Amino acid sequence: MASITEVARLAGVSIATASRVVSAVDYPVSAATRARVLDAAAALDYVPNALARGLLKSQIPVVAVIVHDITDPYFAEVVRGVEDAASPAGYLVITCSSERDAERETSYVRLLRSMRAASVIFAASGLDDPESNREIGKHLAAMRSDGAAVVHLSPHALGEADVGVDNEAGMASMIEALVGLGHREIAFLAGPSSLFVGRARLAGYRRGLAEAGITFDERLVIHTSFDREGGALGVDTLLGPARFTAIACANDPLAMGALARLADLGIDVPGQLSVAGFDDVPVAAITSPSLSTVRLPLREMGRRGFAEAVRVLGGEELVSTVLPTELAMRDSTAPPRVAALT
Amino acid sequence: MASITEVARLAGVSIATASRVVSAVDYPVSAATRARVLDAAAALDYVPNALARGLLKSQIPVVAVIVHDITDPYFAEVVRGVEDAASPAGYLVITCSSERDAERETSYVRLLRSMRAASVIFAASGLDDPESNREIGKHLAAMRSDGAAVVHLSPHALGEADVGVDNEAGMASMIEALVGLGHREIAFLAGPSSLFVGRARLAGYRRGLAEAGITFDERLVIHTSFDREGGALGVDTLLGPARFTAIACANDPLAMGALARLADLGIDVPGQLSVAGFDDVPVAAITSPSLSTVRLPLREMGRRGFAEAVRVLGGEELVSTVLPTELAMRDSTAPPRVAALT
DNA sequence: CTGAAAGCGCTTACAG
DNA sequence: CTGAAAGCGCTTACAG
Repeated sequence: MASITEVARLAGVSIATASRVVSAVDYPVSAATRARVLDAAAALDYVPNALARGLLKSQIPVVAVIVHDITDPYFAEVVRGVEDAASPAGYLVITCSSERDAERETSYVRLLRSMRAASVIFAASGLDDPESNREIGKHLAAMRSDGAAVVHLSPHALGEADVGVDNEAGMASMIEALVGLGHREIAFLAGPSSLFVGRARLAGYRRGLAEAGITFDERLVIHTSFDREGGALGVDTLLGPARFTAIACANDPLAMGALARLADLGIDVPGQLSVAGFDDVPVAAITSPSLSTVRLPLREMGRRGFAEAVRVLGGEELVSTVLPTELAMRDSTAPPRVAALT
Repeated sequence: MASITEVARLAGVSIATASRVVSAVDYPVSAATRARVLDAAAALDYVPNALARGLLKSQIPVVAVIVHDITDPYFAEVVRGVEDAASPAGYLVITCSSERDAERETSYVRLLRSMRAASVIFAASGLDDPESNREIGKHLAAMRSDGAAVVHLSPHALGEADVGVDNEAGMASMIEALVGLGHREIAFLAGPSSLFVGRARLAGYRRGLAEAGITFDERLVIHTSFDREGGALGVDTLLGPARFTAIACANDPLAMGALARLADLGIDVPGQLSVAGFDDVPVAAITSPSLSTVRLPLREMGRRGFAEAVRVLGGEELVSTVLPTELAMRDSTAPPRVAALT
């Protein structure tokens, strides 16, 4: 591949001049010289070496997004939002599926530091692992002091999300909606207790109950993994001892797993039981019955996350924002029509 | 951030020696010296600068995956497969959602070239745009001659997939299965005619019909976009004039869109009409009814794609492989129970 | 407006 | 086993 040296030689100018025209920096170059350089660059199919430039700047126009799993539609949406904003700015996006494994996450962050990524955006909730958090924190501090931008889209060990939603209020509003439908006995599939988002949503459930004057019953709260398997398992666990007319879930996969298990069991939703999710992942609209859930502006979070990164890269302060959630009531919820399930 | 110069100074050795121990290259260094360098590196929290190394090698351990849209589960699965293989090897993965737009794709490839990505894997089918294909081809040729690995997971302008599936045979087998169920009038939602995969699947449909001795009727073939909207539109287009008992679709989103539209119309699936998809995207198992489809080993394609890239990077020849497809017959297909729809 | 030169942080022949 | 030096491809003060 042709380097700037060859372009300069062909154009008959110094590499300084060649650099000034091809890098589109704001520096006076005569029109004639500029044209000659541009011609030479085109003739040689010159493409600048981003690595050389990055070495100088100690930064490469790449933004990484740390997700739990890119095949989880929640994260795919966020990544897409980041990409939509990053791409026009000339940034490439790296996706890192951490599988919520502290070691994987640490190794990704280290790699990103080594690559001098301009920004790392945490889409996934922070983990509660002090040792890896310390290690990751060390790398992030080094990157930050080197000019990189770190943005959190979820609550994490060190604080709240930089661009996020009010998980607690969102969940409280769903509980309020269920209560409005007539439900008083509402179970909660909480997901893992080790995740910050999970806790915020559980807090929202409790707040929703409290505001409706309903006593919290911990037997109605089930902790499982944050996926469809967890939802199915949650239903199985609840179904013996507990008594309830609705199940609120801490995220959509949980709700979809519950829906599937309930269908297997021949329990009609929403006839016998209402089910609600959280996130409004795209598939939530096409489950059967379609899922009542809380809509999160996932792409917008990605876009805003990148916008914040750009702001930080430009030397400005990061400004925290809380994006609104919205109730999306569909067909999986209805007034309780029969006595509460035993 | 500490550089190797500082590590060398603290350890009291030359940077050459320091480099030899931290870069884990196979070069004799005395145990005592090695230990001193390692201690110094740890004390300084040294992380090598991948940009400097990349500049020298003219290559950075990054693999890019060109997809249509990362929020499309098909591509998310493939990307995850690439990541699963790339991550242990120390490679980061960049995702590029081209939206099947020739210009976006071109600009991504150019950016990737400028970044000296070690490999670019095309997960999405090639576009039929001669001009952008020429431009992209130019960049890829330059990258290849620089040692980068280019791998295709789908048929494209210049040839077949390097790691792919037999789309034609896969679709033919689905048609055969529908015929086996008793269907003779089978419509086909073909997706866009500009995509190479789309064409291969259409060819499979024709082959399946031919092998069953059924005359091809072009009025039964509808071209739309490759998404749920296209599926709904396809149903609307078919429903007036055509007569058929089953709809085979060129991919799952098309089938899911058809399912949704049919449900709106009150047409029972599979009672009145059978619907089949293609890809076996994860959600296909949880639609209602669950979708009969052709399973593609999506993650495996990603993993194998990266493995091929590594082979090429090692100077070996790329060896093409065709992975098997598998029929996944679920609840959206059944024998035709009523007369063909008018 | 133009250019010579230093330097970003590494690796790798080459010499000892 | 160890080190001095060149060089990867750029950008940017600095001088003219």
